[in-house]
Amino acid sequence: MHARRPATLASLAAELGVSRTTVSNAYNRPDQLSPELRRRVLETAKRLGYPGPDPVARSLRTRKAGAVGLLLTENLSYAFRDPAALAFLEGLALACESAGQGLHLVPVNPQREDIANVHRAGVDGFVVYSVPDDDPHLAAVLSRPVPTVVCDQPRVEGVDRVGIDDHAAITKIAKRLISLGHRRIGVLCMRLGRDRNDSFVSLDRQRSAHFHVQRTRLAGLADTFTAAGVNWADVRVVERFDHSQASGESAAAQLLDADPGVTAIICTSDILALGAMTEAKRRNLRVPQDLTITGFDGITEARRVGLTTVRQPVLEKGKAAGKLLLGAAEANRQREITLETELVDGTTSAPPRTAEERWFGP
Amino acid sequence: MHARRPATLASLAAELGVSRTTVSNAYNRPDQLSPELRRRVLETAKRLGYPGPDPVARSLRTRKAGAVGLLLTENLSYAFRDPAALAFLEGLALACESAGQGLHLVPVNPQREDIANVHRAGVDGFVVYSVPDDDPHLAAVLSRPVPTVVCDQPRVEGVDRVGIDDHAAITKIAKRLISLGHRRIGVLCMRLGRDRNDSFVSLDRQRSAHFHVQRTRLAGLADTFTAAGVNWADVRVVERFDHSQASGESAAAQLLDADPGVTAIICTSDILALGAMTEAKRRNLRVPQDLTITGFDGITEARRVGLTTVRQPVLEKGKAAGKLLLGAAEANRQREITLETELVDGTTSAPPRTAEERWFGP
DNA sequence: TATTGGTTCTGAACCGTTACCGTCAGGCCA
DNA sequence: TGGCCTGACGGTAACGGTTCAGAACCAATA
Repeated sequence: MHARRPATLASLAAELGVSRTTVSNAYNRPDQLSPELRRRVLETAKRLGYPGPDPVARSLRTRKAGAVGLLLTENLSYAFRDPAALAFLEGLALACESAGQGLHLVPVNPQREDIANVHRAGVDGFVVYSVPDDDPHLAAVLSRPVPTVVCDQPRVEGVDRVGIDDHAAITKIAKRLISLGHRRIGVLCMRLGRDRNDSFVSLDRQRSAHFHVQRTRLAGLADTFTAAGVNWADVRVVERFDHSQASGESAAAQLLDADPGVTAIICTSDILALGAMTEAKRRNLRVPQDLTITGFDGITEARRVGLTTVRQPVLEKGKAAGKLLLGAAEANRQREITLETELVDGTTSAPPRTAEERWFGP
Repeated sequence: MHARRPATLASLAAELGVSRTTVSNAYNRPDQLSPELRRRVLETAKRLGYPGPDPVARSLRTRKAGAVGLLLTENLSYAFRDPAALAFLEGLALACESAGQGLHLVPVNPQREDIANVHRAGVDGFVVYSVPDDDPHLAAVLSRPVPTVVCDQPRVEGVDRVGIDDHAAITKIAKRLISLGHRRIGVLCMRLGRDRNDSFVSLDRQRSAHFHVQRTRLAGLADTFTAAGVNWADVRVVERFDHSQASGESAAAQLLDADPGVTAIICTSDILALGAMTEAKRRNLRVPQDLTITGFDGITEARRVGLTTVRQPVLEKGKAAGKLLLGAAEANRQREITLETELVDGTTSAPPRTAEERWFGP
């Protein structure tokens, strides 16, 4: 029944007539006492039901918790739905596992600003994954006196960082579409701030977005298309708070309703792109003949449908974050890791139809 | 830089000329001191870089860690690959989240019997998910003086439990196949013990399997088919250590090589069944006309391909486990939760072809 | 005036362990 | 015989908080 804690290291020591130190050593440093005594200690422990040194007390004394905290501002369960987040989690878990460290998922209620849970987590360090840069939980983590690694976040002074070059990555997509001939495009992006705005995005909101990744990708698109002679102010960008295929569908619908003339929809995630493809099919728009659609991430599902996208090594990101954090003691280590991305040419991108083709068929 | 811990509650108190109690109250019981003093405390804390009460020390004193431990004997990352395990994890995470509890994934190296990590986890309770009944980690968890909930495990005296009736569930499949007319069947199952046996399974090994779920499902099949006049000793059961579609493929191949005459392959998981379907296709066996294939779990992918299977509420299992654990203080609570399962008739099951049809076509 | 009650703060005990250093006995060597 | 070393164990002091029973003070009530 494990009712109440019956024995402590001290009571065990008293029972045996030895010091607490000796009992402690029996568990932690077998070489520090005679095998015979150790045997007696362990045997008595079993008899009294002593479960071994209390992990919390040990942590207090040794100043090691044996666990890494993970902060995701989304509902914890979000991480289990989104393939990219999942792969990141897996990579991080692998790194923790091989270092014998636990992985402590910090519970966060995105509505209430529940900073307390960050302060309550007994961990040796934090990994922060893709939270808005003005998130109070992030601030709470940074205020804790433990090493931290941020991922898909803006740089923070003195904090290790893992990520990709989002600007360069999305530029690969943009350049490809430009070279195919696309000039009239639309964009679907994930949420840009903690407030919900399921609609078009003003230039101002684009620039002041609090999600680093989204802000940077939009900036990359703006820069590249502007350089190609497109007036970015005319490009419609549709935002969705929830990250799901359904969001991609409705966002694509909103975009196509507003401007049926777009020849390409660029999405800042594969999930959104998959939704957009569903919406295209509903409208009898053939992809890529009638409409080009691109994604971002390179998730398995995207590969299956042949989505044109940018693949990023999400699992490696998780691994890298873990290694960076757990190797924090190493001197002169690299403080920032930027992973490579790769353009994946799929079957969802093609040159736009000419005006003639639009009317008379290909 | 968060270099070294500069301040403690005591040093803050000294700086302010108040007692430690007062500083503690400033954080935990704002009503216990004047607003003015509280403001001074918090301000001084900020000035000295005091990050608030140390979570580990607090845990030691309050005997609450604010986290739930999760033990999966598989590699931690396994949980992120297997859809069923994932859904369970999500459900558990949801329950933790709504209770404001962290979720601490205990790192376990399945090779080395690394019990230490179980003892090191500072948690208020454990959830144990689908580990072999002779697993030393399970024993280690049970030796800890904290509440525990086991899931998909055999009953343990005094320990809460969540699960389904595996025997009844697989019997639904068995009866369906029997009523369709299948008598010559084969079975694909997941690993039955900690040792690797990627081959046929003896009756003895079936009965002494250490994974409760697999053992029970096999027993259910044996009972039901025996009652239908099938000599169970003649039924080939193929085991695979790794749980993957590739395993399902190779296991199905092994089975079909040994007995090309089977009319149905019953799998104890959807993943294995999906692999079996791939192998069937490779052999130009039409499903279900030439071969019936069934799964177990009811994962999304199974629904997509129309697999005949038994759906179990995996996410709810996770939620239930969390609630049971976190509501442990409630008196007279239910100590065991058994969730319902449902037979899903898909398009992968049909009556067996007659001998005549086998030779002359349908 | 004495009592009551409420607010604000303090003192001391306690949570269970490990780090650090000291002690002591016995053996070895010169 | 004396000095030194080694193995085995003990004592003390943290580690950084929370809690509970009161003390001190002041205003209000009987």
